Amino acid sequence: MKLDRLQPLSETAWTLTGAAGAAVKLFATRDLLEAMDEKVLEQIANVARLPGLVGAAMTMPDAHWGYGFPIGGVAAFDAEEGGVVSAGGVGFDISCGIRCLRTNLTLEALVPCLEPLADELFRSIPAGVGEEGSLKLSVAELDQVMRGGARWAVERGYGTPEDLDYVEEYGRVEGARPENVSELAKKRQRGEMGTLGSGNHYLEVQVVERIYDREAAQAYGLAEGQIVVSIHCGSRGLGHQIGTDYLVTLARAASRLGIDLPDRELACAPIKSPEGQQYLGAMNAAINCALANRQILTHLAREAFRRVVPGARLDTLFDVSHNTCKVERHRVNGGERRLHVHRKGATRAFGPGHPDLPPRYRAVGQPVIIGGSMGTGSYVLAGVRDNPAFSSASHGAGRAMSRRQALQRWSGRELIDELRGRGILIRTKSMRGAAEEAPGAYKDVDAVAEVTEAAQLARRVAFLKPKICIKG
DNA sequence: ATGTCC
Repeated sequence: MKLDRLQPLSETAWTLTGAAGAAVKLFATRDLLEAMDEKVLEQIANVARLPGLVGAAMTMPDAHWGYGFPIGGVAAFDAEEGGVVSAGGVGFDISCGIRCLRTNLTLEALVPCLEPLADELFRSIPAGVGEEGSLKLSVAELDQVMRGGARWAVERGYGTPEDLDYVEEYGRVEGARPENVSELAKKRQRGEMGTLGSGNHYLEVQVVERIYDREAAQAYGLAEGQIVVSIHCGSRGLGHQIGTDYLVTLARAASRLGIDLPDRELACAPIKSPEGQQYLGAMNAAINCALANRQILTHLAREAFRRVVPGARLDTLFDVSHNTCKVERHRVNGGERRLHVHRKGATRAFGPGHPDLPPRYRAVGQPVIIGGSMGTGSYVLAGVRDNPAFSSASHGAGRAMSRRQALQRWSGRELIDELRGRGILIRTKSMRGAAEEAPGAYKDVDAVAEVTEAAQLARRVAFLKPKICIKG
């Protein structure tokens, strides 16, 4: 984007010039901004015009163009001031996120098993568009999933109660209303619990390559040379259908209530309106679905690991969502307010001492995971005090190029062969998907993590390098 | 992201 309409607040924070400029804030360096699509600025400036916005509409360093809201966007609204909720502010893949598991294995010990482990994980983890798993749920059971989240999955024997201590909201959000979810959405999801999906979703086996913060690494149970597993996926067909359904509902509500939408993709309704409440109930149901999905996948990954490496332990480090709208209390201008915080492609990043964190992590802050592009590497960070973005941070490398452009430029087969040469095993059913996910189509994850830290959104704890990637 | 256009 061109920087002529932007005013630097620091090397890593920018605002728009002009009267309404302060309602927009972009966290990025000059280099990241220059490489970012002009659309990101246009979109976040539109978000800043929505009713009831509190503070600024913000973008994280990994931001890119999305549906209505940019991906990497954060916006908080106050229900008492006519604040709105928007499906485009959450995204289609509701509660997409990353479950990170630490293991009792070292890379040194695992090296001889990498090929069979890659094959076993690929056999055990259903992946790809429309791929179904071994679970076939009735609509009544799916309602239980939507109410119970990861707790439902644990009760059904997928994983352990200890897992739940390290999942956002302890595995289940309040306010899920399965009755607000269409029959079509439920039907689409019946066979998709315990599946990875496609696109940028993955299951990676990674090695801790570098520790930045010893104290936090110790609290998180991470050490150099250790193997960890990261599972990136969301609410599959259910969340997507809810997004599709409620774009229509919310657009009608906006029209009925005379909300002036700068972009029709920003379809929204007041939080206090019937439509706003209906969407939030459905969205919370999808959040629980995603939490349950990652819990089942955790169980499948454990079983696959143990078939190849008897005695392997995979303990949940943390499970973070990065497509949500959540009710949180934040201090604004000296007073505490109850806000609806939209994070679309942005991670919640509570700092040290936050009461909602599990005791083990309370002193160092919430684990924040920046998932890298295929084959490049990921970061574990920790939340910091006085985060300037309603306790939010980056969620990934962020695309730098469209899927279409990536397809024209790369061949999936060649990419996979090249990565193999660098010691990274990719398993996928879709060569097209692999090309779309070419590392070169993403921003530099190292730069994103570095700028996330420089902007005081979170601090780096560990760098994870991939060894096996099961790609959706 | 997505039964990748009901």
